[in-house]
Amino acid sequence: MTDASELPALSEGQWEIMNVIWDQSACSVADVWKVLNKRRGVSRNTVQTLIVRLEEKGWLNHREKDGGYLYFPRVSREDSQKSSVQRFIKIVFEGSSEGLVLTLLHGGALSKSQAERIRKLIDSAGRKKP
Amino acid sequence: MTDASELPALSEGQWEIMNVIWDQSACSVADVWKVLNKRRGVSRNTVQTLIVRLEEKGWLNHREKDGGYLYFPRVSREDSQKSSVQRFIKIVFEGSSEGLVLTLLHGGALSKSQAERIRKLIDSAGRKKP
DNA sequence: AGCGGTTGACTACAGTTGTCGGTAGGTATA
DNA sequence: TATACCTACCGACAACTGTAGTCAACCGCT
Repeated sequence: MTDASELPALSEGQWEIMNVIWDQSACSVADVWKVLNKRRGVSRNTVQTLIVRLEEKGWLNHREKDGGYLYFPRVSREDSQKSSVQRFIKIVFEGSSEGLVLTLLHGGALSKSQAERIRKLIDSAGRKKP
Repeated sequence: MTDASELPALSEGQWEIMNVIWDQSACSVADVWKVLNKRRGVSRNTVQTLIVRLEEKGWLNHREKDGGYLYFPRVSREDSQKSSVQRFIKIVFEGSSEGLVLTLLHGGALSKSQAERIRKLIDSAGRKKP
């Protein structure tokens, strides 16, 4: 596993692909295409291109399987999410993680039940190290 | 003020511009350029182009002042941050705001003191509505 | 009247992204 | 054997992004 912070940031479409592959550990182009196509109707070749470009940039690797290729991640999802969050905070909140949390809680971007679950989540995390 | 969710998402460079303008309420191109240039050395024309494009897309307006232009936001910073967070959660965490919070707390993306402040922040927010 | 600095308008350009069509090779099936 | 299908590969294209150069107009000085 490489370090996500050394790779160029993922775009929206790239996250969509990567998420499918992370969900299934390893995928053929057709595997990814089946999911994406059901979701929003896209050509197989579009998926193919995106996947190849992701491999060029170091996010994916492939191995052969039954004549075809199986693509798998070179970076863990958690690591990618982590560095993505860091970057996001730097850009949108000028480095203030508190700003993000405040927006999350006060901004109304969440439903009441979501906000409640998050509070509990953080509450229990906080209690673990008193 | 327009609704940020109706506008195309801001890129990194666009956030940089908008943040400067939000900080000062209204700016000439030169005003923004002074800040950006000190930060990382960029041409005045680059800033000019970015600002004009932001106006074309509906993020900015301008009025005349002393023969020159003053640009000002058409969308509030808070609103923009809010819809940016929503979008981010959808893309990176497939809609799970809990996922974001967990990454924030466990991921080590924050220093210990930052994490502590955030816990307190949320803790007090939670206590307000018992 | 002329000169340097500022300003806005226009143009350019390379890189990325999302989108896809066409082609050539292999496999399986009729 | 011929047909149909799946795969990987190549090329293309429009839109967007970040970067910047040129130009003409205008300002205040000298």
